[in-house]
Amino acid sequence: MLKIGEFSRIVNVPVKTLRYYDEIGLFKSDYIDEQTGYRFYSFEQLPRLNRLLALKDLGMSLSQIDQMLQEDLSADQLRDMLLQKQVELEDLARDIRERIARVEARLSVIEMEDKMPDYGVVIKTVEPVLVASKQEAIPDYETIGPVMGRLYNGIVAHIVKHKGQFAGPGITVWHENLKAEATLPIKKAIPEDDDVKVHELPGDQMACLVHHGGFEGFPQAYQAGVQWIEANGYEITGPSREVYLQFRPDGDPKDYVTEIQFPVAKV
Amino acid sequence: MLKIGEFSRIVNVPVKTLRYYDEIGLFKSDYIDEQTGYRFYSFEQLPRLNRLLALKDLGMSLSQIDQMLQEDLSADQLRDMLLQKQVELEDLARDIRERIARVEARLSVIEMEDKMPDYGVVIKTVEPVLVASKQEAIPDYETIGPVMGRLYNGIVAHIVKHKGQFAGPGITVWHENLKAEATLPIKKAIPEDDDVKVHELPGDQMACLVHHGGFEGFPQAYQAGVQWIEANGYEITGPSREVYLQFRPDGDPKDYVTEIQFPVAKV
DNA sequence: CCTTGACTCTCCAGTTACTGGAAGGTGTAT
DNA sequence: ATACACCTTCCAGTAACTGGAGAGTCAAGG
Repeated sequence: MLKIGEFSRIVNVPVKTLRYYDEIGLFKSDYIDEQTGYRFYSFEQLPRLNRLLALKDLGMSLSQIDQMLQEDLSADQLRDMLLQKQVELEDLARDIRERIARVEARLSVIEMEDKMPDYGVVIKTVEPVLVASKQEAIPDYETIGPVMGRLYNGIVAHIVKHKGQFAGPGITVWHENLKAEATLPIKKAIPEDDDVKVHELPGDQMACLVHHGGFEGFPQAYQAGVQWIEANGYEITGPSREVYLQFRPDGDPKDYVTEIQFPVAKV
Repeated sequence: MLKIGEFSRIVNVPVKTLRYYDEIGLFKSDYIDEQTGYRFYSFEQLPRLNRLLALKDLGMSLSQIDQMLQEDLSADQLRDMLLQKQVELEDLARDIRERIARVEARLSVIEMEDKMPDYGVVIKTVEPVLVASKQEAIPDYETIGPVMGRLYNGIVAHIVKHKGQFAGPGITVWHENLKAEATLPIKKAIPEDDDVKVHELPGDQMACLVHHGGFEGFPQAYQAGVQWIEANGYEITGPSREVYLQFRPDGDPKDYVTEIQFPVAKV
């Protein structure tokens, strides 16, 4: 019979931890003196504790270990738990490799610019949205403004006509060949017509950045986005979007806020 | 100005988390209505939050992020933090690879034996110990018992003679060619003589297993240890040790408890 | 104008696997 | 007798949230 401190030294586990394992019932002391409350451990307990430590070493949680130390656990169940852990660990390893790559990307930017890089780009998962939309090809850059105005006015008129409810700021989806799809989120589906269609913009993993100011700054913003995506090992997998978080046709362009979103996937 | 829920949707961060960041001062709301206590956020805050999320994505802790978002941080400091993170992540990645290897070793044992393997082997770091020791070559297996008896009696006599204090159970170190070094931990150094030497057993990383019962079971125990070490990608780097946790010459061998330790390193 | 439902607030508890500390009892050597 | 190491319980804190209770706020619909 060993006092907790002696046992602790043999197994190389802190006294506090042994008391904690006792408390949660994972590894009870063999015997407790009723007078003093002293815990006593026996050599017979060593194998169980060693198994416990080995499993902990694999990264198992204490509750999993508790299950795995159950006497009546079949080899199959045990194998399943280990296989699951293996998958988990492999996911984690991949995750960390990606993180290292991102840190490296950031470091290389610092090396080049010798200043805080613009951390404006984030990956996030965008939820699907139901929208009313209208699209049109843009002949050239100068005409973007008026065309978009027309498109959005058309959609607004359509939604009002059908008593639809607006559900958020406008989103433009840029399809191939400068074909712009202007969309407005709505709460419930409304009838379509020849021009205005109702559908769901798919949710996706998006690289997002926020642009403050007028549309003349968009090319740089797009360029920054594309560079970030490349530098961080992603690729663009579909049409990009612009979300007009802050916009009024009669407002000061300096106050405009637009989120630019690129659907991406890991290369 | 956006209410917390709207802002939450734009940035894809839970409301609860925004409130938490506000509370810890990492990311404050732009303005709080004094009547209602409602938090309001502005678009100007988006870049800061995006930077924050990007750093979090790299695996930075919130307090590190807090430092890194400080305006007056130089590019050098920033680079140092990223480099440090890189090292950390690489350590972590290595750690996980090793863990995966251990899980695989365990799985292969299960495949073969179709049962819970004997998890008796643990890696632990053994502290250095000051010992009084005496050594002798063992001519053959049969003579181990008597020789060891003589050695330990000699050391005990020496320690008693010099009023030394015992500090733990006996440890035998097995050097090359069956040369046995019997040692007894002592609290303070005592004089040496021609036979009995005083020195420190070095601390090391050890693969340890516990054997219950008499010495006749030792060969199997050693074999199990060696197999485990090989299967788990370690190699033996020095003389193995036996720690006689429970032993009395007049006791029942069934009650003996011995820890067998192999100094090891990752291959 | 009232109700409903969506939203917001604060405060508290719980998560994991411990770690540290305070206050008080026990055991042994001098 | 006293010092000292050791043991006990209980409480608090860690990181980064998450969940829930109870109460107040706001806008739309009837």
